[in-house]
Amino acid sequence: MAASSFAAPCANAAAQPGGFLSHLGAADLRQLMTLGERVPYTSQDVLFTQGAPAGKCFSVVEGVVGIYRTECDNRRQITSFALPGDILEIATQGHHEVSAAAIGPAVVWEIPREKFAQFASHRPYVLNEIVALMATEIADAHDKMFSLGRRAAEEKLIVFLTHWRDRLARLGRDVDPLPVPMSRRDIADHLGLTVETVCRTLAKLERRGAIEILPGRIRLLDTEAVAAPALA
Amino acid sequence: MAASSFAAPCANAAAQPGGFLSHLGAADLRQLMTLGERVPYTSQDVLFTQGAPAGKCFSVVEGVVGIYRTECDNRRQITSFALPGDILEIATQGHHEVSAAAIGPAVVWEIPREKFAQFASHRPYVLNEIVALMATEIADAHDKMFSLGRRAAEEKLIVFLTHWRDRLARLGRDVDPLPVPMSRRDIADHLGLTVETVCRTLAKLERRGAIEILPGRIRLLDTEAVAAPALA
DNA sequence: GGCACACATTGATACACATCAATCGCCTCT
DNA sequence: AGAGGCGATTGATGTGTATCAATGTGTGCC
Repeated sequence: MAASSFAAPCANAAAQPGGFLSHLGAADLRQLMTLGERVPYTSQDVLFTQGAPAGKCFSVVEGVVGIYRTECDNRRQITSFALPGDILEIATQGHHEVSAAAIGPAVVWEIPREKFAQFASHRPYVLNEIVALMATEIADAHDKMFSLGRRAAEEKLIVFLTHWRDRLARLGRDVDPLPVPMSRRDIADHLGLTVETVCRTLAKLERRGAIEILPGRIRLLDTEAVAAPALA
Repeated sequence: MAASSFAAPCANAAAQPGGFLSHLGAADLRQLMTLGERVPYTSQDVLFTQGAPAGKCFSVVEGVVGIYRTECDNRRQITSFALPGDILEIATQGHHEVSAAAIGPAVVWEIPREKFAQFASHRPYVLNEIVALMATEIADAHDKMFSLGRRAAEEKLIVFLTHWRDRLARLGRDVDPLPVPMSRRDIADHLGLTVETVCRTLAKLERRGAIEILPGRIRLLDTEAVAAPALA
């Protein structure tokens, strides 16, 4: 599976539990680590399901985790792909509103909600960090809503690929042949398209010299030029 | 304009600045009110623009405020319609990621960011309230992404109308002929459709007896039955 | 009142994307 | 090596929604 090489261990700061909380001191981090446990998942494993009681929060350590919402008739919308350093369900009260599943092998740090709440309760800066995280999550959601509602298939894909590249680059990954560990179905369910349209559109972009399709990877060649007219 | 009756003053708790912070004491509320000012807007007025520095946060007191993201080529995605009690840009750092404009006449409580931050800094329960607010905002965003990516026009409209009704009902409004103060263009830009499709789909629903279209209002007749097969 | 003007509606047509249906490639298992 | 299976790809066709265009409908302004 393409994800195996993608999910290879890498020594970046985000690959720690709470790596997101860049302002935490060493003592805080040590204590945080005692609160939860490191859980490995294999491809397609479900971390939690929408509707289930939200007892823990999750921090991706390694691999990719897809966050999605389903309807009982098989329709699925992947709202985001979580990468190392991303936190899931940190403020969810009651029940999960979404599900999460591993895209390829993944490692996740899981902390019982009440323990984390207790940890955070006498550390105001943690709450601030959480608020900042949620703010970027909301901003991302706005981007995605724009994409879903107002972009055509080709533009959706170009924007998706360049954003994905930028996120991986920020984690220090090699993005020249851009790793694309998620399936075409996952991409389709993320962009509000069908598998076939994703394939066809990628093929069209390749014919045009904008990208090069490799197994489990895509090389972005000319996206700036191609994207420029399509984007604003 | 239809919004005039819609935006008529009503004496519910949410129509206070910080009405959202239901756990605030009277003393806190009094102080909060000294920090900001009450600003009236007329239809189409812009509260803030994406890209501009985010100096204040906003609390809708009266009327409806549309939150949207634009591309320079006139494409627009309205990400939400804010109602009294809703807070805007409460955690935005740096620059606004979205714009906001009044849908019909509106009144907004505006608080300079640093003053609010100071107010909240020694009141941990305020931060908790903010986190909870943002969590529901994120959950809403997930719903909208599903709608945008995976629902057809008719289902989008039914879900939109019923959600809108539920929100107004929660504010104690009369929803039997459901007030719809936003234009067809606004609805289209919210659902990722065109004005024409919105009109046609509403007309189809009316012909089928699911709704009744009135000026500035829509009566929901049979949506449960109509929606039931379309929804889950 | 009557003229603008914007918004809403309806129609004719085009097109992007979905759907249905093979085929192909790759990996796993026996 | 062969069989099975799943994901990816490509083709043929259908359809939902966009686009283009015209007409209705109300609303504010002079």
